[in-house]
Amino acid sequence: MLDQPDRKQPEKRWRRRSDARPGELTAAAFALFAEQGFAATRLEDVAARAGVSKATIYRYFDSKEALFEAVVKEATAPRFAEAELLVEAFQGTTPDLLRTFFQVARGALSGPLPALLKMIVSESATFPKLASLWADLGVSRMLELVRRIVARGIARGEFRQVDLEAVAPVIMAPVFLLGISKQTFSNTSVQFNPDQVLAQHADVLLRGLELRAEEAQT
Amino acid sequence: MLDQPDRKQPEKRWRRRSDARPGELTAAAFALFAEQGFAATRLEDVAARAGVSKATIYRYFDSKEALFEAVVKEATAPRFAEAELLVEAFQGTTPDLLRTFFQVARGALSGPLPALLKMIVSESATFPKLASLWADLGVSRMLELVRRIVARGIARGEFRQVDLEAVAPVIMAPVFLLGISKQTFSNTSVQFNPDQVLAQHADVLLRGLELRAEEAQT
Amino acid sequence: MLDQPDRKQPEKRWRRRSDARPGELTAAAFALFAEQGFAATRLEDVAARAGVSKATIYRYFDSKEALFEAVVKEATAPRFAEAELLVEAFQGTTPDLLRTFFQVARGALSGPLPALLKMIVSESATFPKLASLWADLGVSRMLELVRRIVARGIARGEFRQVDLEAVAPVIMAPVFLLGISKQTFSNTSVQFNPDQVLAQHADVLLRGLELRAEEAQT
Amino acid sequence: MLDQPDRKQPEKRWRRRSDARPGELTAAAFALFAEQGFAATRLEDVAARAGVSKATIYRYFDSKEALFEAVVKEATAPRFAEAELLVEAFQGTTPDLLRTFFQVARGALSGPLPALLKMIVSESATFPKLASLWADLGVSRMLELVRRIVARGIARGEFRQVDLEAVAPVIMAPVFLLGISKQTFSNTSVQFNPDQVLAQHADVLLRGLELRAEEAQT
DNA sequence: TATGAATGAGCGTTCATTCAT
DNA sequence: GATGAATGAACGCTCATTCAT
Repeated sequence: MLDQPDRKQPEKRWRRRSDARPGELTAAAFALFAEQGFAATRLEDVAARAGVSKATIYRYFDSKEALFEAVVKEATAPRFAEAELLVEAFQGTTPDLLRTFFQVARGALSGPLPALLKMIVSESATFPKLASLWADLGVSRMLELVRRIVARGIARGEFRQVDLEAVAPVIMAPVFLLGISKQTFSNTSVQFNPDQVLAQHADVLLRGLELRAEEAQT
Repeated sequence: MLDQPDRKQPEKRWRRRSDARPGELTAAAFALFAEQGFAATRLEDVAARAGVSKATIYRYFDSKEALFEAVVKEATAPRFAEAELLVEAFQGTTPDLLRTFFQVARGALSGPLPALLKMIVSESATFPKLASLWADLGVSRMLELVRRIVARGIARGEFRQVDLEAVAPVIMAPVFLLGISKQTFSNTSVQFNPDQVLAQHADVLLRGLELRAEEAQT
Repeated sequence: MLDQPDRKQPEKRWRRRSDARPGELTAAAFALFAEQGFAATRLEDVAARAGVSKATIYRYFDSKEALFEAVVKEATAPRFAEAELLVEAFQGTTPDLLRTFFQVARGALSGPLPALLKMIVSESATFPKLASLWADLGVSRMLELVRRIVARGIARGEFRQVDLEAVAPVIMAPVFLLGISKQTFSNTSVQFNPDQVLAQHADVLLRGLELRAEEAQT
Repeated sequence: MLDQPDRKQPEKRWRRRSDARPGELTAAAFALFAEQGFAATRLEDVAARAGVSKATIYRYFDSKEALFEAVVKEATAPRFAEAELLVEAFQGTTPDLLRTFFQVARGALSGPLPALLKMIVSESATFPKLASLWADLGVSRMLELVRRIVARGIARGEFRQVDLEAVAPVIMAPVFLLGISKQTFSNTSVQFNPDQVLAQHADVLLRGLELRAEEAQT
């Protein structure tokens, strides 16, 4: 019991590596896909970056496309669950919830999601399947979440009646814009300050949704 | 003057064709780049669509990249002037101006601009120069226009004070979202109704910007 | 008119080559396929042997398989027409016709047909299409020809009644055996003398088919 | 004898498996080689069919080629002795012997021999050694057997004088043709009925070899 | 002994680009 | 000016073979 914890178990390096390999590969692939795009990324470079040979990729993924799908799924899945939990568990007013939601979104903008988003957009022509997948798993899910927030506000008499279907994309749009812009227009004259933009968005939006005292009806 | 009459006709036909060629080529290329992306588009198909041989492309463009640049530049140039004219000439209230602006934007969403936008986004990694160009010629110009509209509203006491720099992308974001989505998520479950979304956006936005009577000062 | 005939027209070298290319390619491919088999033959070697680059093959053939099919068709087609003409035009007795037929077959055994035959047999598993094609274009056609010869002999009272369907492969079998053996067992202890084998075959066969005087019926 | 009882059982089970492995492997390999050809057969599939891992093959065979050789040798060895026994022990007339011989051959056509034959033919270019081996072990042996049968008929005054060397392949040819055709032209329009073909062959052949009464001399 | 993991070498195919005409 | 022909350089993918366990 004494010396065990210190043992590095070098003999397990192999098996452990095997378990980790898919993750290492998707990580390497993610980085390169995000940087150069799907078509411009050579499998050989992905392999090199992961420290394996080209053929090894094919032990874990059937094709370049399959690797791409894995990258997307892996990066997408865990992000949305958090957001959904947040909304369901939130206790305060809906305006506060919306502000918190934007803070979460702002945090996500610093992570890998913008790169992912841009990859989906960029490769949608080449991989309609992927666009479909993401439409279902990403976009729809997020829009539904936003709709639920607005509905909550209406139900609590904080927001006025609005078209839920139409207002959801309006609410998400600046986040989308910031994400795409970050990937597309870095190193150009177009530079958005995410904090300011989202703050301004929240400000205008909440005022636009607000149910004013004189409009309230029992 | 002596030998001219004999060859005038055929030469004219030739030169006219020759002048039109680059345009035919960029038009064909635009369609295919927009549809399939840059990497997935084969020069052979561009040539076929333009009714010329592959080698002919090289008479007019040094490389596939040069062709792409020409496509973007050509398609970008003439679109924004109209919008600027509209704003400067508009006579009514600023809310009405903004609504008109969105109508114009909505019209543009049916044209080639979304395809162009998506091309820029998709290929920005491969062609940083173009992203830069478009940031200057497209995005900045449009944002500046929006800023001018809002400033007009503030100046006329129709809008409250807001951060012009931050509010401009908020105003444009839904248009951007609709444009990109149109290109990316057609044939998926995510389908936005541009009219409804923009109407809702205008509604919330104008209410959010409105200077309420009780807030007015001076 | 005077100096024209002497002109070598070197400027046509290109276009002429272009016309000849497919033939040069199938010739090179034939040689290598026959020598090493289909799978073992590298397109690069075919190209090298034809003096062109690998990519040039794809101007004329869609794939390695298509090249193979072309090789087979090209080598097959003209051989059978001759044999059919011979049979239809022959004037002498049917035994003489059969002997002549074997002489023609013997000649074919010195040509490219045995290599072709072996290719078909060897690659039939990989290219069922090809086996089908050859069954229809080669084997069936040849068997039908043989049947016609025997029917002629029966009609003229030279041969006795036999099962045409069954006797045709019996008649062709030694030719087939010699062809395959030539390709398969050269450099081994099994060496057939085609002349002697076919002579013996004709001898036994004609005696076996002969309608003897005492059996003849009006 | 002393320590044996204690480990007999487990070791036997092991050794038996171990002893059986090569046979299981060659059996699996035979099936796949026969079905798809040598080059098209993946060692991975052979391993899967034998229920072992790919690497295990290399415990027993140095290479894919070595496996192929083992397959051929193993399948070749035990087949021919029976036929030889039959001929030596036969008591009846030589025509009856020949008919019996064809019956045996017809039976062999339903077994694995045609597949083996085709493998040899197909891969003779890649494995000249094997073609040589088979020429000695298979073809020569069989031809010699046929020669002995014919010689027996001549000696007994049942057959006329013929060139033994040349008549042997003639006699075997339809068997060869049927074997190869079965492997090559299944699923095509060319379908031979082995029973009818061999019956017809025997009929024509025996009549062709028969020593007629009026020709008999001393 | 047996195997999962890893890879080097290679092949068919594609395509932007060049060139002779 | 225009083009059919040709190609070099890649790239995705495969598979027999090896190795650490």
